[in-house]
Amino acid sequence: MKDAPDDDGGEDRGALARRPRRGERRVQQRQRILDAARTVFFRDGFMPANLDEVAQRAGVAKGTLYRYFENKAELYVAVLSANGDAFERKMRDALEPGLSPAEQVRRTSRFYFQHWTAHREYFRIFWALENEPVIGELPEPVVAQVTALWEQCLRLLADVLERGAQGGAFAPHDSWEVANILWTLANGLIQSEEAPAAKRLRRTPLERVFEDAVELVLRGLEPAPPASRAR
Amino acid sequence: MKDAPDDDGGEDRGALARRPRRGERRVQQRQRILDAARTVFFRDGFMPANLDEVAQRAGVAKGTLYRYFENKAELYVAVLSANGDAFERKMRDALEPGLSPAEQVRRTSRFYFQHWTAHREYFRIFWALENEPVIGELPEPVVAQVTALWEQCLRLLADVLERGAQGGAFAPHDSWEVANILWTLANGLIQSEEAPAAKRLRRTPLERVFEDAVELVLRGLEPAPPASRAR
Amino acid sequence: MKDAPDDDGGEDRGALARRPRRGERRVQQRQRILDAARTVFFRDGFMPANLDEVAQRAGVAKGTLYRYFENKAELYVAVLSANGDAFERKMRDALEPGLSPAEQVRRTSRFYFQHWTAHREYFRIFWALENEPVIGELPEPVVAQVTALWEQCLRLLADVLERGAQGGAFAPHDSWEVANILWTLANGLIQSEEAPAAKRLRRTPLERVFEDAVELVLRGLEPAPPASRAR
Amino acid sequence: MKDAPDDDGGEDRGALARRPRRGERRVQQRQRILDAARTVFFRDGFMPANLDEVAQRAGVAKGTLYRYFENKAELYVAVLSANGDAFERKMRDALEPGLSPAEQVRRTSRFYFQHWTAHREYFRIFWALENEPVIGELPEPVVAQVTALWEQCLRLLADVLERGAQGGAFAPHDSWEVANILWTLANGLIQSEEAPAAKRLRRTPLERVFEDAVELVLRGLEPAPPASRAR
DNA sequence: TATGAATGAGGATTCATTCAT
DNA sequence: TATGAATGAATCCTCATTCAT
Repeated sequence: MKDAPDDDGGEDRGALARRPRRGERRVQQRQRILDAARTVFFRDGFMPANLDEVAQRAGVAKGTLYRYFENKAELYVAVLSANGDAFERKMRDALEPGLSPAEQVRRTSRFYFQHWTAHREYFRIFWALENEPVIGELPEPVVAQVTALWEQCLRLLADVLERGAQGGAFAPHDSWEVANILWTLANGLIQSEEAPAAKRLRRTPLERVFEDAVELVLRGLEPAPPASRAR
Repeated sequence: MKDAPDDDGGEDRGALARRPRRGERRVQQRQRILDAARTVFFRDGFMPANLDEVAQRAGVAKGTLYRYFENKAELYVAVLSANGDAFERKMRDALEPGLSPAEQVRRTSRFYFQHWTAHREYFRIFWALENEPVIGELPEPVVAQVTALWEQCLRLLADVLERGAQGGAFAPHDSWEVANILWTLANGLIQSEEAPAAKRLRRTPLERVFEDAVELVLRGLEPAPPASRAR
Repeated sequence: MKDAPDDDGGEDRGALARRPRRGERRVQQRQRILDAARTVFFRDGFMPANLDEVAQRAGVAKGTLYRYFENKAELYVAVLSANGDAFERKMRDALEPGLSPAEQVRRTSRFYFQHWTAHREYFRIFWALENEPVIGELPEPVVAQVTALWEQCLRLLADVLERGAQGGAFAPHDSWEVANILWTLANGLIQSEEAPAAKRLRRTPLERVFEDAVELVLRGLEPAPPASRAR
Repeated sequence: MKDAPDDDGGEDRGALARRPRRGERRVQQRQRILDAARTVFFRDGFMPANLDEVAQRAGVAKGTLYRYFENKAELYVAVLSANGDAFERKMRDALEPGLSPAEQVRRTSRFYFQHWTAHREYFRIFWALENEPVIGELPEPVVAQVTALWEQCLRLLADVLERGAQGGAFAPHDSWEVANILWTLANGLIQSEEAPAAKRLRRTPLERVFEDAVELVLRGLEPAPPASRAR
């Protein structure tokens, strides 16, 4: 609309015009849809989710959804990937250079856990990726994007492990492989929090399990004590 | 209709070829349906699975399914149940009483891995449970069924760990929790083999990773050497 | 809005580059839309044609279409009209007054065939009309439009035939009827070129069939030789 | 409901049981659907036709349609091809061996016209074939079947022409080509009866035009009179 | 008991048209 | 005048479940 603000009356109205710009409006609407979709998708899951309800909750017509997202699957993915971008940066920040390798592993995993606590939904994208057969072919860019993110995180972790091994803090090991193991473990535990069957079987709070698991692995990585091991 | 003459009474019917008894036949048919259902459910998951195909594969009419199972969910439960029972039994057999606790853990996990290799589809059951966000809420009986199976397996593992701890083979630990960790790890690794993104990032063959992960945990469980730890 | 300053009044605005007048611009834009619409309508037919694509190809917003044409049907009519006018004119030009009637018929049909070769899509218009059973009832204005064009062409042909009959070049006949027959034949042959079933059965190149058909009809129109026919 | 009277009492009721057999019932229902579909398709055309209405008119549920026909296109084709099988046989019967070739051509075309009068709808299948882009890929068997029928008819006609040429009744000509021309002409004329634009332009009853067209072609096929032509 | 025909709610998606800016 | 976001009716098709035979 009138791309150039009316500023009718002529007086300057501070930083931002009252009336939202074209693009702004579009962004807001998109967000409204995403919010509604998140609610519905997270409550019902992908397949049972009803786009009618999404539209209704977003306060838009059904057809409007399709002006923002190609189809149901894309909307789902969009819901999942929202907010995803900041993740890797934060994870990197969690690593403080001065700390011992073991402590850095702890920090990383603690960050991971906390991030999950704050953004549970976000993590579902990992699940989504593993469910292509159910939700349909995901757009390649999405797969690529998540894979890349994943790889960066693994790399971060692997570097820490590698440095630990080089410095003698850890026993020698294949750091990429162990990073994978840690990663898998962390994701598995988190995922199990949302899986009803697994959750039902837990007797210790997840956070505690999470820490213990990391500790267990760290202990497994401790360098063999010269005497006792050499025996 | 009236296809099979009543042979109630059970007396021998002489020359006539061995016609299966009423009950027998019913059992066989039920099994045929279960087999067909397993194939389809394991391939497609709960919601996308199509009962038309199940009936066709079983060689019965669709209506017949409902003479054996109340509805789709119950059929699913029956599939899980039938297979779960066999699974738990085999897993139990994998544990040989005479072996060391560590070795028993190795055996168990090796069995798990091999069983997965041989029956990949079967394991999708576990994911089904973890995929509620994607496939929608599963009927309670289904969840209960799998939870029960899962619990039995965890119990098996926890017992081994517990005995190891009691016997001094392992450091003291919460055996149920560690069993959960191992279980999560194993499932996570297997699952990652089928997820395109995760698989892309692996550089070591899964079997190797699997063994290394178990070894890592076992090392983490080793009792603290008196000297170094006691310090 | 207000995008283009009013230059009503029409006076020359000096140095400023030759900006097209209001009306001019409007005419150009209308033409752009018509061109885009022709492409799409001729390729897809009336109902399957998508106005989104028309707008896109024309390089205007979808809403703009409605500033030039009331609705889809009227746009279709306009397309038919624009092209029909050009067609009838060219067909008229193909008739050279000096030639014999038979030769004029040949010319006409040759023109028709060549025009089809060059603008295959254009001819789909005729089929659109004959395809109401498939595409559904067309809006009356559309039918009227095409009927008018068709009538003009038939009239041209009928006049040639009539003059031929009057001049003794052809046997007496109902020239309007024969014009219809020729027209039907020509359209049928052309149409059959695009129909997979019919085309499969042809063994002679269409152009040849076309000429032979005309020749056949012309021979049928030859005046009875006084002797043999008079018997 | 209670459709079939109880035939309690058990006595033999002559040749046919009152209660329709399984297959019978299915055939009847299929027919009901076809009837309803014909009404709707012929009134609205393929694309605008609404399967909801078809189901309603047939007195069945929407889903039932899909038990008899894969999809809309197949139902349409089925409507068109119903009754088609007897056609070629009848056409063959129309040819009486004793008649002159010209007379046989007249007979054939007259039969064709009458058959069309009686079964207008049937002929639409020819149109349908030419509209694949609109109604979607037709099942190959249908295309093949119609092509085959078409070929047989052309062959019949071509044989008559060929014999006529051999016997001196017709001037030498490519009989397959002329058969195609006649066929195209006949179909074009018939089709034009259903096309509103073409129909509006007709001033002579179609039957008359049909006969005249045939006569015109026959005259065009007459052998050249030795004297007058040789000149 | 087995059948399979029938059901009908349910859901994703399209697209001509409107209208506020 | 042009835009393009929004609309929402329209429609094909799926499939778990029922039920008369």
